[in-house]
Amino acid sequence: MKLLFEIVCMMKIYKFVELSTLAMAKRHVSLKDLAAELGVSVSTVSRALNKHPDISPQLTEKIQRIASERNYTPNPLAMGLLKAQTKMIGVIVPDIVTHFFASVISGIEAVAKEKGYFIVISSSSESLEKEKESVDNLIKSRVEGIIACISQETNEYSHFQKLVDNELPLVFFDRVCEGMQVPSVTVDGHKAVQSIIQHFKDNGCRRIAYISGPNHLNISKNRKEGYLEGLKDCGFDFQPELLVECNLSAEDATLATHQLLNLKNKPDAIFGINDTIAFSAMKEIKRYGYKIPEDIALVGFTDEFHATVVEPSLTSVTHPTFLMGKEAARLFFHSLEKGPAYSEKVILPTDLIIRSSSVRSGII
Amino acid sequence: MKLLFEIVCMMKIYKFVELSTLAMAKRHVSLKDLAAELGVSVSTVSRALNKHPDISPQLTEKIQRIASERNYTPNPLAMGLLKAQTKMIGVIVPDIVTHFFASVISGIEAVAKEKGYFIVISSSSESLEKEKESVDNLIKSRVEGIIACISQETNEYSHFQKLVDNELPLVFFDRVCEGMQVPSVTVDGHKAVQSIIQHFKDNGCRRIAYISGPNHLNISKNRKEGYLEGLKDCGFDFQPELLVECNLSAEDATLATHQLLNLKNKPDAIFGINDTIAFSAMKEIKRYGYKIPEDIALVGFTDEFHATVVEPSLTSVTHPTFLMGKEAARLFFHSLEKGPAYSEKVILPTDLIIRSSSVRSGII
DNA sequence: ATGCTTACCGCAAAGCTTTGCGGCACATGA
DNA sequence: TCATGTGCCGCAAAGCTTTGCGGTAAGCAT
Repeated sequence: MKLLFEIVCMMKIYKFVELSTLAMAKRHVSLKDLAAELGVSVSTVSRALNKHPDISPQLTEKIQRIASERNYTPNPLAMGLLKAQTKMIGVIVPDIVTHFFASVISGIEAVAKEKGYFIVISSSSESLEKEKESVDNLIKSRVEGIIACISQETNEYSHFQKLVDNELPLVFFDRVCEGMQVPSVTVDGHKAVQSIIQHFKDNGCRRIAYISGPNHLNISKNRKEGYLEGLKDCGFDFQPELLVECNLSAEDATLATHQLLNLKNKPDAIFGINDTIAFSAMKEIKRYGYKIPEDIALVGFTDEFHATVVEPSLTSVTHPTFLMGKEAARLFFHSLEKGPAYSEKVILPTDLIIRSSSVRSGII
Repeated sequence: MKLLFEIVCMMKIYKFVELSTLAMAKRHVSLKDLAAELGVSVSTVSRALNKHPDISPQLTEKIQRIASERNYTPNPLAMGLLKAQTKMIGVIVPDIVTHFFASVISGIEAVAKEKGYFIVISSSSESLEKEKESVDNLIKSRVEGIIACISQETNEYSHFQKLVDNELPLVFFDRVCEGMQVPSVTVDGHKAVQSIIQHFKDNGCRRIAYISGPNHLNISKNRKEGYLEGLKDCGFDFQPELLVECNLSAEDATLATHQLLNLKNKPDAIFGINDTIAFSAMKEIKRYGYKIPEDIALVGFTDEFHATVVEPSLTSVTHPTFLMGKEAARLFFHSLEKGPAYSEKVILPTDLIIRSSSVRSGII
């Protein structure tokens, strides 16, 4: 009996030491810690915190008070293991420093946060190889699904197909894998470009050039169709030399512009597939000593913040980036609920914001 | 005996059903799945995959082959629970769409990926309240520590102190909580601004204005000191009306510029605490009809990509953003290893990139 | 033929949470 | 007084991985 008493005493001392040192070093309190402190079982604490009717109101109140004092929060790892969900969404973007992608990410994050999810961002650096790595890493991290904008190199979709085969939700935005039956949110580039061509015509332009992106990308194809149809609508013939392709980098855009400006019969209007391209074109046109828009009118796409800062301010198509992110997230959660069959396609409207770079006074 | 045989048969059937349907619906294979398939125990599979010498080479080879065929990857939740580490770093930034922050995040991510960590980004939207929420959410998510740039509203540090008290690594970049003993990486704003003042003087400017940020921020104080000392170095008197404070928003910067341009004795040079401010100032100066740099020279800070696109191109101080992110991550991992006492301060050099907005031909 | 070494492998616990089921104790009715 | 009922609470398992320790078999030596 005496021995037992001593053992109990030692245990108390041990417990004390544990609380004063180990507990300090320990970052988070667990149900077990609370249970030990309160002298009840772990399950009772769990039930009390979840307001289970089996636990008496007084005890429930007491447990909740202590839990809040000790800043208890459930361990998401344990919950994840139990519920088989991590509350993580993987997001793959070509890069993160471009305003467009950063803004879409903001939109995704806003919706995700609302739902108690958080996002893990992975950048593909416009490389197919890195994109595949990203998918693998995200799967390893046990994200519940992926929202992606494919890299400009991506021309085969096996890595994304793997997701679909595993029944993991997958949503594309802006650049999509055509032919895959998954939800996506894009803009109506076709119509947008048609209106650009019309706008050029209204301003007296006749030789309208288009600096496009890689041909396999849906956005390139989409906008190219708009370009061709826009020309037809306006009664212009398509001139092959006025359609140049570039790889979406500033350097390549400079080269493409260079090529256009060196034509025997140079264009009097240039449309860039995005604002980054248009900015590069603007620099190059200036370097050649041509006036914008008098000699060459210029229009971009995406309406980055700085479109208003450049001189002349850049006419551009607004891309509802934040909304695009929110929509992508919405589709993601739908997909999570409704399962693999779900594949809604959302097409967002755009708007042509007319600024100085394309308006020729005295025309019309 | 016959009964026992039947039971075994049923178990086999059950097992078959489990493999064919449940296993299909299941996203990831576990050690248990592999063990069942191979007819060995879970621990043997685990040891084989970790190349433990206790397992025979033949069996090890076989297990590794099957594991790779089945695309087995360890469940990070289980590992996290076991090792008490989540491999997640929380990153808090005022916003994500600004090129500066996006670029720093890229730097952090590069180092984190190398170490097998991934980052969880949380935006404070320049709000103290949201910043506190972010800290709480990240702690709840069991990040192993936080890398942060404080919001412009942040003037008390209790939420960050909580991290330090819990011995969670904390690293600041750019905007820091002064007085806290934690690692940080900043730039030498003091010296940078001094060189700006000198540059203005060299170009014949005499009334140099400074649009500063909120006074409690270290970057504001730091650059203000450089401003005052730079003036002294150049033999200029400090004119209080030439120092205006703004809240780092484009709108407020416009107001601040407006205020400066309405002075009886207007400035002939303006320095903005960052490029966003400088861009706003540029627009406003143009709106007033003044020429840059002839009437008013202009210099920014951070050297965003678009500094070269605006007209005139903007003189600015390069901020080594990507490097800053990498350094912040490096400090983070040091802190993780060395414990709470570690508090290295890194100060990165800057460079004044001179462009058209501040160079007056014919001077000197 | 028996005892001992060696080479392999499995049990179980820990990390944390939820929840079905079983169980204890007290109270009430017969 | 005994039996039934009710209100509370704890045990244990599941989710997945690692690892110390114990155990079994084969092989070799005596």
